[in-house]
Amino acid sequence: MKRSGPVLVHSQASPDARWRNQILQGHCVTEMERLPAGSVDAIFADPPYNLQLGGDLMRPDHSKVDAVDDAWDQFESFQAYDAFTRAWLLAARRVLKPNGTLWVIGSYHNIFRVGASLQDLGYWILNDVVWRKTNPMPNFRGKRFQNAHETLIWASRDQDAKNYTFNYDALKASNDDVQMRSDWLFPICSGGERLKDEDGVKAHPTQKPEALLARIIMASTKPGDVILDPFFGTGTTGAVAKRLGRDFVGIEREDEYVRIARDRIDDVEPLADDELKIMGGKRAEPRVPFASLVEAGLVAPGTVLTDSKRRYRARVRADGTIAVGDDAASIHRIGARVQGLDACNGWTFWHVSRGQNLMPIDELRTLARQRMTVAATA
Amino acid sequence: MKRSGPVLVHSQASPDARWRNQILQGHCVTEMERLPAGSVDAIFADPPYNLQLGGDLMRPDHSKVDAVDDAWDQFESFQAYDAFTRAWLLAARRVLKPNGTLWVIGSYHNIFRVGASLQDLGYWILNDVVWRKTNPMPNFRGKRFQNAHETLIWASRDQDAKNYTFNYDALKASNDDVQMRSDWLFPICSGGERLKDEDGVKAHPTQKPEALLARIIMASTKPGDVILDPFFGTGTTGAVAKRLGRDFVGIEREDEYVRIARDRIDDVEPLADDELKIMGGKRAEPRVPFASLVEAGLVAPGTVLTDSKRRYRARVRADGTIAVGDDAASIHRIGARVQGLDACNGWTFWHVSRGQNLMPIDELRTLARQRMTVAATA
DNA sequence: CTAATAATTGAATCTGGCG
DNA sequence: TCGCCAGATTCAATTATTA
Repeated sequence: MKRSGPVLVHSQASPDARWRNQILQGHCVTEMERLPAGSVDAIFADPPYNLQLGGDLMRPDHSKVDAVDDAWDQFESFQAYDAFTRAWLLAARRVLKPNGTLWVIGSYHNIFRVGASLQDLGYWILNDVVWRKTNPMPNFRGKRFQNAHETLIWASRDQDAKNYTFNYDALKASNDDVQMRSDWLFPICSGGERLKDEDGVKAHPTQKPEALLARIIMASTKPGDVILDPFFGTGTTGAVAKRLGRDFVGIEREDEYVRIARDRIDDVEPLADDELKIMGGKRAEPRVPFASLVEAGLVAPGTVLTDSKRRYRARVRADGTIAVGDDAASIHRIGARVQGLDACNGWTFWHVSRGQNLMPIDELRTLARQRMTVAATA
Repeated sequence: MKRSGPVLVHSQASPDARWRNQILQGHCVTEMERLPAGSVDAIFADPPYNLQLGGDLMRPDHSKVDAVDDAWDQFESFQAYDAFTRAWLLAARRVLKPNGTLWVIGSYHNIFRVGASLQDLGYWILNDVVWRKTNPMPNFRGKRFQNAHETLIWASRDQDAKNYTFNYDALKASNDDVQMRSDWLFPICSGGERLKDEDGVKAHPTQKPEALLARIIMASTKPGDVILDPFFGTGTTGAVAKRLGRDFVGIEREDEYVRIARDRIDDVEPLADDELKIMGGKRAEPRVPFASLVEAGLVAPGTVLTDSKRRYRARVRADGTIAVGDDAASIHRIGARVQGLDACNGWTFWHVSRGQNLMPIDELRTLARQRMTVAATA
């Protein structure tokens, strides 16, 4: 069944129901100020950058900024643009959860101003990312380099926010097992993906490719998270968020864009939960103390541990510590001590003999984890 | 004949002789203020990045990363950094000819502030350019994207400066007859090019590759032009300028850097006029992450992959990993795991069905690469 | 001597949970 | 909020060492 409004994925009883998976029609600052503080997990913003677009770019006295024709006017425009930028970045920061992150995309016309403003407001830049376009528009006059990229800034709300979402292991696994770089290659939005009206005229001048949003959302959010887009346009963020099992909030002023985005998002079919799981790394695994391997009988007290080259030896004790001579401590401490280092991951450093070979105790931990899972599900 | 001071290429009688092809030792602003107004054709500036590093960073092998912790990179605050930036940008603008252009390089730590400041001062941005590094330092803690690029801003002195030098046709000819893009690929400066002292310690922490300077100089200056570098360091700009038949002015505070730069530039042999044609060329095929096939919709999440004999099956997930049961990892890891091997090339091992037949996912990658061939040029 | 293997290194704003 | 400590974490290229 087709509905005229956006689909509410969550229960009406939820206090979020009023704004989750909705498009709020209005000015981005006004609408963000209505949202609860600390309520969204991530923000993606594609703010206007053309200084002549008017609308948002008003002088303090509400007069419209005219076409740029001299240096002083230019300065005025930058001032106006900065005021606008600070206003929405400030409102966005209030809405963001303490460990939420913000993405902004822009070109050289505006991105330096946006970047400086967000630093001034206390955001902490995590990365700048360049979207390299496979098929950028040529420079027709041959007076400059072909403008073949746009810049994204990824920032946390505060400098000391350390627990932001970053699906490092999934990104690495999807990238031939090397970590994902800060330069991404995607085609611009065209073909069937590009929304057009009945006359074939593009519905929005700066529609972003869904692939770009998909990488952003997969990288920095978890299923069920809510993503706010204060410059929603024709709703790419909402469409991709819905498809990827995330919630969204869109803010958009123009009737026409709101209508198009609504229809577009209604047509999106979310992926099954099974396909949305994010590969976690070791950090996501439950913590297993070495002592529990001893308790479970996977390692007997008295067992001799060695490093991979059998240079160092340590004995396992019943309390889950290991000892070299009378010097007993954790697998990590002793591993560090014998090597003369500050730190050591004892799980990968120490091995047990299995016949002729050595096996890292980390594999015993994997075994213990499997048993725990079986026990929990039984 | 070897000389102790920099070589004067132009006649002593020239009024420029006092400062052309010289290294001026002193503060960048002070020294620029001594130069005649409107006297240089181009400026390349590699200012301090204002890195704000916490404690030590260790590699996984417990070795310490040699951080850029030099005094010259330390600033009290963003305000202090902005004041410094405005001061040198202003002095630089006075020295620049009306049709001269400015290049600045930076990272996300400083480039947004530099870009906003130069816009405020009346410079007009022509392009931002990204230097993609073939071999950047990894992100050791897996907390962010690998920082694989730096940003350059190319700007004219004024908005209405239309007659700046841009060797469009030469760049195009050197780039397989397609126009030069704003994303450039170069290795970092290492190996024999990297200047080191007697003990093999790098002479300067942030020496830039000559190839980068060569492209900048070939793109935006003419033979005989003079290029000013207010943060001369060990003189890469001077060395490349001399080699390419341009003049230079370097400003540098530290004795040691001045001495090294002088010796370095003395050893440079300028190219003959007819050798001043272009260098360039293509680089290796771009790495295509499996994730981008998923993001681009070439493989839908939920798709079943099999090996060529349909013995093994795995499901594609939205994060770009594939899963057998709940065991998810990269196409390579899962391929290895199901076969009980240490390693496996997932691109050739896994297939998708196309009607009755199977097609290796490597063919999908080829398809994706074809879309991306335009971007493969360095 | 060559070839294989190991060690080194580069502009880095690089941990997290528990008590 | 702070201290403690478990324990997770690297890519490409060059240079040094070993076989």
